[in-house]
Amino acid sequence: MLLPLPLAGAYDYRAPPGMALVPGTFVRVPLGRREIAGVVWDRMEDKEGGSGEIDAARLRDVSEVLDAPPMSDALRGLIDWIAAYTLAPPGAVLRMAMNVPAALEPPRPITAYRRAAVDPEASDVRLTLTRRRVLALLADSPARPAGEIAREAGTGASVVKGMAEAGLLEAVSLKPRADFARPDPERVGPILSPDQRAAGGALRDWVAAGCYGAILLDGVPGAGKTEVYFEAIAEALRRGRQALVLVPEIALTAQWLERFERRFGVMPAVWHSDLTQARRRETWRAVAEGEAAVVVAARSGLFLPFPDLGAIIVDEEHDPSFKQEEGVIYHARDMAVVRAHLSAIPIVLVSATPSLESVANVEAGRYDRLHLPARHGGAALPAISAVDMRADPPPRQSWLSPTLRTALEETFAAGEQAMLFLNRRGYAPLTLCRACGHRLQCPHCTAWLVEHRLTGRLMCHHCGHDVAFPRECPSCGAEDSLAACGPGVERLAEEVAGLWPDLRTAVMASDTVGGPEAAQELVRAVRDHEIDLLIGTQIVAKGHHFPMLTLVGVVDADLGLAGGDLRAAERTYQLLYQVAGRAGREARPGRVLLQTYMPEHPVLAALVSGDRDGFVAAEAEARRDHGMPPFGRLAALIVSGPRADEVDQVARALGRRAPRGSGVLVLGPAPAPLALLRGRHRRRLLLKAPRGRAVQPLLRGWVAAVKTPASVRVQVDVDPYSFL
DNA sequence: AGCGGCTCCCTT
DNA sequence: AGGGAGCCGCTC
Repeated sequence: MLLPLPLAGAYDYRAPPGMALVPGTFVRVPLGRREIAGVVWDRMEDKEGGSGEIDAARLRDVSEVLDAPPMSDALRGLIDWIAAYTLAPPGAVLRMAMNVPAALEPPRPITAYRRAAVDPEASDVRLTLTRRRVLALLADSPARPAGEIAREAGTGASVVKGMAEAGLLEAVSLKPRADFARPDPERVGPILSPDQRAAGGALRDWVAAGCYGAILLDGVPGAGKTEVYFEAIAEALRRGRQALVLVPEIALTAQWLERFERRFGVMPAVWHSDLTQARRRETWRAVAEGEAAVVVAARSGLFLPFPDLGAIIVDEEHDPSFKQEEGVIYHARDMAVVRAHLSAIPIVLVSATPSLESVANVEAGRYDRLHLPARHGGAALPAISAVDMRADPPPRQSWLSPTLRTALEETFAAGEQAMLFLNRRGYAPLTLCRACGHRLQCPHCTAWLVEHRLTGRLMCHHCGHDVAFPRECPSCGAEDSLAACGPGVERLAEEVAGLWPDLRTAVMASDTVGGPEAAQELVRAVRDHEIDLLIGTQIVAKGHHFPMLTLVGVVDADLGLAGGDLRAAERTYQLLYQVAGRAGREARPGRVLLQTYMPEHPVLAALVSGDRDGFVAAEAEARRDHGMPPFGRLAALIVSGPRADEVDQVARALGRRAPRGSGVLVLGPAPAPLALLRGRHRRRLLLKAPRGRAVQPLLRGWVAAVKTPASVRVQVDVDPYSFL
C-alpha cells in the first residue's frame, strides 16, 4: 500500500475477507490513530523475497475501498520511476497524484430547489415581492442551487432556504453536473498549409499506431504548430482515448483555449494549481472516469489519473518552468516522455526554439523531428537588429536609446503597436543611500529589495518579504537620500509617459495583472488596439497574437547572460526569440530592436543573423567539449538550514565523502549564489558524470553516508536547471 | 504529513 | 509540581 506521505516505502496491510483489491485500488487505511487514503501498490504474494516484511501481528486491516476508478499501471509505474530517478520517497510522488482530498470522498450531492406542488396563493406564507420573484424565476425551470436562484432574484440564499422551510419550494438532490463535453474531432478546423497538413498527418499516424514515440515539432513562431498538434489530439479522440497538453503557464492561455474551441467545438478541461477546491475535484474525477477527454494543464497535470491516455503534447517544451524546483524536484517534460513510454503512446514536444536536450535526442535518433519552416499565411519573420548601447547611449536616467525612441515614434505614427520587453518587475531592482552607500537588502535572502512604486513598497522577489518604502536610510538615517538604481517595467512606463504623454500604455507583469481574467482582458485590449504600447516582463513573451504589433524593443538584451549559469545563453536565446516572435504576425512586417552592450555576443549575433541552427550547434559543441548536459550528467546537492555553522559542517562532510572515479567529478561545497534564502543558509555541491552513468546509486550512497541534524536538509536535484 | 512522547525551562 | 513550546521518531 502506498500512502501519500514521505515514508521510505510502501506499507503492508491485510485485506479483510471479501474485500476485492487489485493494484491501483484507492483505499482508506488506518495509520497510527488516524485514517488516510492510499493506493494498493502491489500484492503481498507478488512481492519477491520474505525479507523486510513486517511482523504479521502488526498488520492492520484495510478500512474500505474508495469509490474511484483504480490508478492505471502506467501512472503507478510513473510514480515509481520518478521516485527512483529523483531519489524522492515514492509517497511524496504519489502525493502529487492525489493532491485532491475531496476527490475520493463520496460525491457531495448539490441541494437544489424547485417549486413545491402547492398553490402559493393558497398558502399562509406572506408572498413578499422577493418571494414572488423567486417563484416566477422557478415557474418553468428545473431545480437550481440556492445561490444561483438568489443571485438572479436579487436576494440572499437564506430567503430561498426559508421558502423551502415554509413549504413553497422543494429541496432536491442533484448529482453535481459535469460539463466536460467531448471535443468533436470531425469538425472542420482552419485551413492548413501543405506543411501543416503533412506534419499533422504524421502525428495522426503516430497516434493511430498507438505505440511509444517522441516527436519534436519544431517550427518558427506563427507557423501554426498548435493546429498541427491538434491533429494528434483529434486522432486520440477518434479512437475514444484521452489527450494531455502540458503548457508552461496556464494563466495566459485564453487565446489557446479559443483556438481549441474553434477546432473542436468545446473547451477542454483545464488543470492548474489555482483551481478552486470544487473545480479541482470535478476535474480530477472527470479525468479518472474518462469523461474529460482533453486536458490542458500546467506541469502538475502530469499526475492526473487518465485511464486511457492516447497522446501527450508538451507545448513550449524548452520552457524552464517545466522544471519543478521544490519538494519533489523533477522536469515535467522529461517525465512526460517517461509517462508516454510507460503508456505506449506518442508524445509531441513542441517549440520554436527546442531545448538542446531535445535537439540532441533528435540527432541521436531517439526522437523524430517534424519541421515547419515558414510562417502560416506567408507572414515574414521580423527583422531583428541590435542597438549597440555603447555607440547609441540613452540620456542619463533613461533606458531607451535614440534609435529605439525613433523606431517607437515611427510605429505609433503609422498607427501600429509596439511592445517593450524588460524582464524585471517593479520600479527599480536596487535602492541605495546616496549619503552612506547602504544598499537595501532582504533580511532573509541574498538579494536586493525591489522598489514597487505603484504600491510604495520594497519587496524581495525570492521570499515575498514586503515593507513600506522607508522615508530615511535604515543605515545612516539620512532623509531623502534613497536613490533608485536601474529600471524595472514601472520605471520604463514612467520614462515612456514622459516622452509621449498621450500614448495609451499598459504594463504587464505577474504582479500587475490581478489574476487570469484581468490578464485576459488586458490581452483583449491590446489585440483590439485599445493600447498602443505594451510594456511587459516575460509573461508577454509567449503565446500572444497581436495583429497590429509591429515593433518589439528589448530594453536589456544582456540581462540573462550574466552569471555562470550553464544554460544562460540557451535560455536567453529562447526567451528573446520568443519575444521577437510577437512582432509582425500578420500582413504588416515586424521589426525587433535588441538593446545591448555586447552585440558581438554569440546569442545576439545569432538572433540578428537568424542563424538558430548555427547557434545551437556551437552551443552543443561547447557543452560536448566540457561534458556538460545533454552530453554529460549533472546532479546537485543543496544543503540548507537556519544555522550557517551546521550547514557548513554537513556540506564539508558531504565534500569529504564525495564519490569519485570513472569520470565522476564533484565540485564544492560552495556557498550557493543565493547563500541565504528564506532565512536558510545554503551550500551547494555539484556532481558531474558521463552521460551513460546512472547517478542515482552514487547519490543514494553519498547522502546516506553523512549524518545530518534534523534542522539541516540535504536536497538532491538530478539534472539541475537552476544553479541558485 | 500528523500525532504522541519527551525534554527543557519557566512559572507559582 | 505544573505545564507549554520545540524536537524526535513512528506510523504497516
